[in-house]
Amino acid sequence: MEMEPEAVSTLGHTPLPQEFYLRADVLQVARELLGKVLITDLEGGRTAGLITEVEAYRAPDDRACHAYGNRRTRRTEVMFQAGGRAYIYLCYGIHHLFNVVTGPEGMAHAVLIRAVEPMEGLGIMLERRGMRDLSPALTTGPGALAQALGLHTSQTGYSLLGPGAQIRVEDTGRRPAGADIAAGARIGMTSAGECAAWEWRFWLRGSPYVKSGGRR
DNA sequence: CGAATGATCGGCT
DNA sequence: GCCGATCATTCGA
Repeated sequence: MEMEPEAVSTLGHTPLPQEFYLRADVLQVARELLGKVLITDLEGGRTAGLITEVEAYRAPDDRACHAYGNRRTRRTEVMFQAGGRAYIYLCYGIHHLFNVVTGPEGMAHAVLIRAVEPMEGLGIMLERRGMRDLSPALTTGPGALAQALGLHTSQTGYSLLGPGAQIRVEDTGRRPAGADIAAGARIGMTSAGECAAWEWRFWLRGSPYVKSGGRR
């Protein structure tokens, strides 16, 4: 199959400013990331997707957060940096999970991007995923989306700021209405105690690009 | 140094 | 639904 030239788009010019990420309310930042566009200019070319599902993680009180209790290790150190960087780690030895670091320096907050709706670089995403046809599975689920966008643990710490950032998030100018945002418990909270019930997972209601059907 | 753990996915039943 | 893949990170000895 021959690749069509990418449609002319407004993408690639205006990443979200650092002020967006610096806010102390990670739940608000998480909700506002819905409907934004995650763009990567990495090996293989540009890929981009509309963010449809996220989860918030917040030290020190959130047991599910890697930096629970403000625990600093080499891995979690990036979460304590000022908002606007990538935190990417390996899960189950296989999946590279992409998070956006938020909050001011010293506050270890992050938003896990769980799913996007493909916007640019469809052919590249299919190739990276080893898939032939477009389906929600291409970019639904944190491991799947990271693979489709070429994200890798080696990019942890990358700045998302400035027009030259290889990984960045941009505004579409449109914001989903509050009624279009659903909330529920985060996925995979096996031993997070009370935190497991916190409804810190947010998604665009009705989007086919949401894991677990998007209940509620 | 060894061992357990996990914010998952895809294939199989 | 269940299960196996597969490895960086962390912690305890």
